[in-house]
Amino acid sequence: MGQNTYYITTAIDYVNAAPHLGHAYEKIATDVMARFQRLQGKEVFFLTGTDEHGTKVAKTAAEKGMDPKAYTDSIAEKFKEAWAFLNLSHNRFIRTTDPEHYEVVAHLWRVMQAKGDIYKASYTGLYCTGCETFLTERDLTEAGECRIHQRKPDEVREENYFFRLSSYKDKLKALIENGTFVKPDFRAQEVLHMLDDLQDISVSRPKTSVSWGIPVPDDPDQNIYVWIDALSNYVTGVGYRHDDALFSKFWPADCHVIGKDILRFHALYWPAMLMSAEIELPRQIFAHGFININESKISKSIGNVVSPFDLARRFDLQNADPIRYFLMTVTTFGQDGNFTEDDFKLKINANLANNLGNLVNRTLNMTQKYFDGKVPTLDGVDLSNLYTEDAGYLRALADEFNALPPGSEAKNQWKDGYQFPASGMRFLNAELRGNENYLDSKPFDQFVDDIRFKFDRFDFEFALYTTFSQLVNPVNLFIDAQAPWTLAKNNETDRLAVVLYSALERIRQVAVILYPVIPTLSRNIFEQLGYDIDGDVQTLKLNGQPIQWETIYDPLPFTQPIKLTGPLLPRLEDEIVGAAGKKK
RNA sequence: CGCGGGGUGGAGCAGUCCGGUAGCUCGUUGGGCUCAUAACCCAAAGGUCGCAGGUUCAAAUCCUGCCCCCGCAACCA
Repeated sequence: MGQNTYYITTAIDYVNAAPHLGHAYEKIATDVMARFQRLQGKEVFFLTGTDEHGTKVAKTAAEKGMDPKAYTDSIAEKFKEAWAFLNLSHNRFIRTTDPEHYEVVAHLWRVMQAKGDIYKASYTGLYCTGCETFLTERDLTEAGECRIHQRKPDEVREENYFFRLSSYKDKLKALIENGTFVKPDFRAQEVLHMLDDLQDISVSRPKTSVSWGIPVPDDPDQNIYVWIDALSNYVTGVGYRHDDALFSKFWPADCHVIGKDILRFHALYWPAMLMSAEIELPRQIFAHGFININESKISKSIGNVVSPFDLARRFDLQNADPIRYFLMTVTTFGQDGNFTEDDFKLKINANLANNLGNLVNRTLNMTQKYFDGKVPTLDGVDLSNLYTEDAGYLRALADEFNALPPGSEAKNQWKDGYQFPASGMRFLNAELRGNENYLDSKPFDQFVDDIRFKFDRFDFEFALYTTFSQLVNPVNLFIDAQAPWTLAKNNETDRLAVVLYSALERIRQVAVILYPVIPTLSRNIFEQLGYDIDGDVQTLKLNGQPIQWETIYDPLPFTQPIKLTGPLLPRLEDEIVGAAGKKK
């Protein structure tokens, strides 16, 4: 509805382990969307953070002889470092141990309690002292023993507070059935099934069992259990009760990006809590799939945990863009994906190093060599007298140029570079496909709109696939077909200028489209194209102007001096195994 | 009959909602080019789209039944 703000969140990560590729996947996808929305001119608030309470954290801290807070400080720092390496553009990193979060959680608790949605009841369950948790029937063997510790759990009776989730069943059902709240669609179906046997949920634990947490207001014996504590981060993070201006600007969230494992909590518990507290609901929950590694779940016991830093070290990466690109193309977002080192290397080399990187490099080299390091100018190039012998792209350009009324605005714009490569797109693609009826081919701006549409729906794989197959790869064909090196030898300067300008301009357009996914490489392309670069992690400025989606149509200035700085991305190399079996 | 995801050339995937010449990347084989990161370009080989029925002029795509793999059940997003 023309809204000009966009609020997106990741799940907050539990700080019991260092960040790995699975954590990174969700954060990168969210960052890509945040950057994409900024390109659309929206003011974006991007929240990520850590979930820091609970028994496991307290236990791990104790084992290390640390205070829980000191321990979580150290782990939170690791997450921040990892996210900095991945070049995440979040606006805030929230921690559930932030003081204001305590206040927010206590407040929400009181509101829900006053509403009659929180009540105290006793709970009888099977408690395993080995696991330090209650078990369900699924956790038991046929003999009624804990699967892990092979002993019978104790029957324990505990006082707990419960949240009246069941009373929101009808409202939740209506919410899910609207078809936009939970994505992808098949996840909404799952949630509808979950609704069938909706029980009230336990929302507190005695301090004797969970000591590290936010206290239940007015009950010194109980701590608030994970759901209310963790989920509330999404409102604390945008200033609920602490920065009204910020909160009213960005809430409700446009999208909570989460893993499929916590769908239940986000699609049911969270909206019910908000209904109870009479806070507006987020617009969408997007549940992504998991990244397997070598076809197996990421798992400590299998030992296939890979961190972004491991990958960077293994392949000597200068920045995280290869990781970002790989993860965004590894599978349709929403489905599970698989990571292997071989796939990673192949994909990065093929798409980023060869198709794109080498294209940038070869084109800039020719610009350096044939045009003295400046973007060729088309000013003074008379297209109407050129290329009459051509049947394809260049001839089509000339024809279109000739068809424009002399002195018309369109003709002048063309001469300034404006619209030139855009209109040439369909001819180029038609020619490369051997389709003589080139006018039937899709115009450039339609490809661009398609790609925008896909990004907007988290269909990153399709957007990137289309970008490479329709916009990047054809330029390599074009260059081969036009053979600029031959034009240079024959002193066909005008034609050479058109060919190289077309290629450079297409590279520039692609750098805009790919910016959300590979911001560092994109920035490098702009630098090499000679733009003055400025800005921070959330803003990239080209010659003083913040980059926007419409920058696609803002042509490369004639005669701008380029800055050739070498390959965009070196190929990832195989480990070379010598005769002695040693890695070289 | 628990719920869900998936089964498409050697590998990984798209296409399935709204039926209409089976597509992409990698790999293999042969050739070309030389501006470039052993890159780029061209060509060829390679698929009964899990199986069996059905609907239709036409099915990877719709319907029915079946088979196989994987998640949801310790650690784990």
